[in-house]
Amino acid sequence: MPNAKIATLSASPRVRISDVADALGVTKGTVSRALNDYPDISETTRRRVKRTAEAMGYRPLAQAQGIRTGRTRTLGLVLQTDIEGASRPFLSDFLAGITGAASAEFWTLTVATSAGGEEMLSTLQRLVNERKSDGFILPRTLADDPRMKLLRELDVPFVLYGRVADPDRCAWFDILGEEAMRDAVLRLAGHGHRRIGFVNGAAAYNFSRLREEGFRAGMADAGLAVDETLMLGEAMSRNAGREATCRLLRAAVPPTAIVFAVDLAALGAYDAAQSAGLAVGSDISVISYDGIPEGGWASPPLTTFSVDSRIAGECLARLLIRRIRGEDPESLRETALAKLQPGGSDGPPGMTSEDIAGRAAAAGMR
Amino acid sequence: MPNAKIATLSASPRVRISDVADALGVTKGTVSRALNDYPDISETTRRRVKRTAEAMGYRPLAQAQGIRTGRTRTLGLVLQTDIEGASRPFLSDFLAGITGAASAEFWTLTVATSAGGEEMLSTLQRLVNERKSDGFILPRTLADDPRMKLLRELDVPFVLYGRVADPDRCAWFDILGEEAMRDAVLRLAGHGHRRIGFVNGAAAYNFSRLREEGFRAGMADAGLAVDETLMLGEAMSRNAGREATCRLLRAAVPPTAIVFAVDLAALGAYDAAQSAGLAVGSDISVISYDGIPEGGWASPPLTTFSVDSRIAGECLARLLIRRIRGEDPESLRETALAKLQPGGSDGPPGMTSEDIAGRAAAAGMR
DNA sequence: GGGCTTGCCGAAACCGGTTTCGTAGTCGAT
DNA sequence: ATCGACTACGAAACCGGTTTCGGCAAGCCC
Repeated sequence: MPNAKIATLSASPRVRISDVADALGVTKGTVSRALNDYPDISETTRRRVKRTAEAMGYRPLAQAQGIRTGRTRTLGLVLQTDIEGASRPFLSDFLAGITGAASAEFWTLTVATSAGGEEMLSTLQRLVNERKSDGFILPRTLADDPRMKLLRELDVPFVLYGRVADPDRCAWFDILGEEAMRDAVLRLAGHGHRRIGFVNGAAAYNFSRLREEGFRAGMADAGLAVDETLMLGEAMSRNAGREATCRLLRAAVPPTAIVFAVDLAALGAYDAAQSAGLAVGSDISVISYDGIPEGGWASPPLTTFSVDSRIAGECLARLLIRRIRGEDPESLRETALAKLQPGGSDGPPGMTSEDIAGRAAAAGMR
Repeated sequence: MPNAKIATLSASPRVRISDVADALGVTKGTVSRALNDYPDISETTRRRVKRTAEAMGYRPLAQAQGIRTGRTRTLGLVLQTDIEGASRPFLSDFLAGITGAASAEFWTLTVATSAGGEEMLSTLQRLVNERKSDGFILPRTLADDPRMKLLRELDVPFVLYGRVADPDRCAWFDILGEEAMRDAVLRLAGHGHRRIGFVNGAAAYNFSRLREEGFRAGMADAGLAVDETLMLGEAMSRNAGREATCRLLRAAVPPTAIVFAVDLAALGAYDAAQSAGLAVGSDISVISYDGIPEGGWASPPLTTFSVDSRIAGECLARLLIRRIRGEDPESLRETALAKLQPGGSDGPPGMTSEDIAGRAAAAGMR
């Protein structure tokens, strides 16, 4: 290609498909079919076209393609804003992961926000109707997720962050929280704890079911019996975690260690322990899950299983792109493990259940 | 309009401009010109067209418009991911503000991320070249911002979150951090403090200059002299804040109160105070700026001037849309005040500078 | 009443791509 | 040599909008 223009970073003249066609002496239809691997283009022509397109720095205008194809190489993400919770600290990493993987394949991300419920669904509906994205990443999967139902009906591709009860036609990425919960129990049992409580997240989230399963599996593996009175849930915030901890401390025979499904709730345990005059890590042990930065700043630092949100974002973006390109959703399922991040909040039991009950009573908790 | 279709939320058949034209018995050119307020359409026709378009639920396809006009009603936001810092906790609110205001006018937001420096600029360049957004919101304005320079050259609209040294052709929204810093000093002076230190953020950010000005103005208003040895900076993290506080405590005559430009740094003061055996709020006073949630969880809760990031996002989105529509940038400048959020970290001086110096020395800080 | 504006809209080109359709050219088989 | 099948590409329609151009009819002036 003798007179191929050099691709510059300068402002103005985009290279159009007709420029490439003119440079090669073919029609733009041929260039288009060659670049999109149509079978009725000869191998030599295809190579010639791809080489000069590359050399000229040609990038098809996504919106122009979209008007005919309906797709604009755009991923969609609708964030829910009416929940207090763990998504916040990870959001920046999560977005970095998504956009990093997306832009590597020349895709982009459009973000919208909404409160939950109906507004969430109408937001999705609007984005679909206006062709603002070719598919969606659905974070915080619910056990029975209405977003999923809607997108299935509309026949719009999506990928879940989290597994789901009804896996039909679903692609997903998820961290195996149940494995982390199991390991947490085994770690505590290894320290010598025999009476271990569990504080779960909200039952509406599918991960809560899985984490409870993992906790129970760990107890079974350690040969410990589960006391159902030490199984609490719905703790998604620091306050809820504090209250749940207080309830456990008020039990007839309190636990010497507590496993939390959510870091934010585990931080509430620090408050409750302080009120009861108990030292986290020595008097009572705590292990949790998420890996929020605040956990590292607590004293002692929270022992937790941390999630790499950036990698989660990357995986989700890649899976969704493949899904949109037509791959079978059932083949698009990946999982990863949370990574133990040891802090000082767990250790061998320093007090017996009776001692702990006494402290709690003395602090007026009973 | 007798047979105007009802707008449904159902999946499929989008209403196109030709549908509207057919329903009215006019050409699509006429519909387009009417909706876009061309002067050569009669008032009656314009109204008729707008009414039926509305009734039929017609929404022009942004990407189809874009291929001719170059604009797709899309705002751009490039987040910088290589900085540790205060943008994180606010990100969710910030995005909610932007997308809320944007979607009210049927605009959307595309988000990208990049590390700083050259990558940031090439990311912007790529988004512009591929027409992925009509203009940009630039958060965390630097005193001399290369993003601004680039977009000016490319003649792409943008709006700054934060004011800037060279305001030529710039639109912005900003919180008046200098006013907050002034008020912080006056509040401390009102408590009776006379020796007040200042720990600023990184000098690269324009807000740091302004906040220092505000601090100095407050000192002047309170009739207090500024001791240059008590003026520190570059504290953007908890660790940096701790170190800066230690330096202040090691001073020959330490301050009895410290004003921080950044909450994250102020939290480091809690660590330093603890090491020195000083109680924040009684032995030494701290006031800061940002309003991050961690400040409220600290004990005592941090007294801070909090920023409403959601409203900031809304304002920025609205300003940018008006900017893209062609309004004069110099008329698109808005500011707001941070709101005092009293905690327990400030109060009347409980110790003299000499006492504080003694404690610090006893703790081996010197 | 004829020429000249002016207001208003239809017709058609256009934006940058994709996709359908038709047909020259090549080839092997008859 | 004729025919049919197949390959590979040009020509043109198409997607859903915007914008230019031109002309008809009404209104104005002389």
